[in-house]
Amino acid sequence: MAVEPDRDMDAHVRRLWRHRGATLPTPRRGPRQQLDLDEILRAGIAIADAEGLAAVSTRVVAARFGKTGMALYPYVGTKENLLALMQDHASAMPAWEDPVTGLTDGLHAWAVALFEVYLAHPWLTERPWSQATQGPNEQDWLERLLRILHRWDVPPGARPSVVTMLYATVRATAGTAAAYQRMNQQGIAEWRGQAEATMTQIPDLRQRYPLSTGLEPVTPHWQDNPRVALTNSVQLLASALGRTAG
Amino acid sequence: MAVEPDRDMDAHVRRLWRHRGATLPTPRRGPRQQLDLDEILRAGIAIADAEGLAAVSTRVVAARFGKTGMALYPYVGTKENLLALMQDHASAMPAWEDPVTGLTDGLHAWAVALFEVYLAHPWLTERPWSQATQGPNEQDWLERLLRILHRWDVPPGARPSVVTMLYATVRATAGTAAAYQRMNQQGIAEWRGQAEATMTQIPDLRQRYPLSTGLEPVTPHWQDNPRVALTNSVQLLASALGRTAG
DNA sequence: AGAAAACACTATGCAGTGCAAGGAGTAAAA
DNA sequence: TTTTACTCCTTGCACTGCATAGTGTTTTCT
Repeated sequence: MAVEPDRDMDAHVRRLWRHRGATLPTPRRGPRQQLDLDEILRAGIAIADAEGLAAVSTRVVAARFGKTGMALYPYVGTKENLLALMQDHASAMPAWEDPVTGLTDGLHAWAVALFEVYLAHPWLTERPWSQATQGPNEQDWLERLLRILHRWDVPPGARPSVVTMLYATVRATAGTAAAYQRMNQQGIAEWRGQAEATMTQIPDLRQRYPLSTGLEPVTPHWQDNPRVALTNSVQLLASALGRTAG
Repeated sequence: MAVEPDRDMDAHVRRLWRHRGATLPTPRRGPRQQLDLDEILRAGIAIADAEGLAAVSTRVVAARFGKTGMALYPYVGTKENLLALMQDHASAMPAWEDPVTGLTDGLHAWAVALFEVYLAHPWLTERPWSQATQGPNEQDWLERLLRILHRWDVPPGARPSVVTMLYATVRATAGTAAAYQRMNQQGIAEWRGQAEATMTQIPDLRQRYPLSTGLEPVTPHWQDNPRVALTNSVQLLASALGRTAG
């Protein structure tokens, strides 16, 4: 009945915040550690970037250091923790100047910056996101967004909605952008879309779904579609806030 | 160099649209099939609902029919196809009356209906979503949404953005709602949040992140948070459209 | 100084995965 | 009647996360 303070969770949180004042759960006895958490995460991220999240296994990551899979456990705890640490590590927020021209530009700069991070690490879209389980880097993004909303006097009641919608939209558009670049690098020629296959299997698809099959892409260059969709969405959202805030 | 018509893809599409005019790739020779695709999908969905998507394996699903894992392959092709079929099967659109009171109510009814489906099958949030790989049930949702936008004269240029944001927001809020009900049924008492652990590890978190740690929940009953967040988001979005459309 | 505890890393092994390959039996087509 | 295509089974492979036990190393306690 002792109040056990969930040491695994504490260790995980301390690893997440290791560069922000938390002390790493470093061993006090036993042999020196031969690996480094940051290098482990860099290796894992490199693998995920190149071959997808599914290619990240304890054994593969450890092999980059000539070690066995079990050697990672003192550093990361569990596989799930490893992925969470990779997620936050890859989410480091770049520096940019906050536009002074208005709310729309401010939100747009934020959204595009986050979009770029997701494009650089497409597997981030496969990871869950919530405000309750964040590391410092992810927290930076949220704080920055709220600062923009505060700066432009978005009423507090509207902020949670904006946060939810913006994050969700960035993640969604980045996800389809990542899918695009995936099929780009595997050769468009041999790629036959499921959409096309559906058109031939269901010849009257256009009649049955006139509106959804008639949707026109937002830009002629379909590669840019997700980015443009994000820009338009931000504008729409900002216009709603302009109305509320005005 | 023959133009091979990608038979696996065709078979998959025909299975997806099997109840909408497509002919199932049914065998013409050999022993009678002892299983039924719809029953397989129902079994898989039941497992995913009860134990999560990770618990769905070919062997476990097949065991429900006293068969081995390999027995599923004539019916679904691959594991990934099985999951895609489950996804569409679980996305069947319920019937509801389209509100005649305005765009906001129309969008809200749509969003809540989709939200409920996601709550009934929380693993849907773990599945990728894109307009390019949809089955009939998912297509129904999109068409319905576009009909609402058409009905209330939302300008065509704004529609793709609304579609993206609404889907993304529903999926995001449903995802956190699913997380809530997960920790509800595993007992709140023993559940110690990572957020709490962070607060104790980083005592000055509130000073460092005044805005994000000061975010107030949108409703006193935190259980209802996602639903209310969704409602607010829809309202915000509709207000933007009201301005554009007006 | 010496004993004991706590640690890093390895080796082994378990239970599980998707699925390729091959075989036995069955039904329809040639 | 023979051939072909099919269903379902068995076997087996390569892979996963990780529990367990063992070896050697470093620090702490006596």
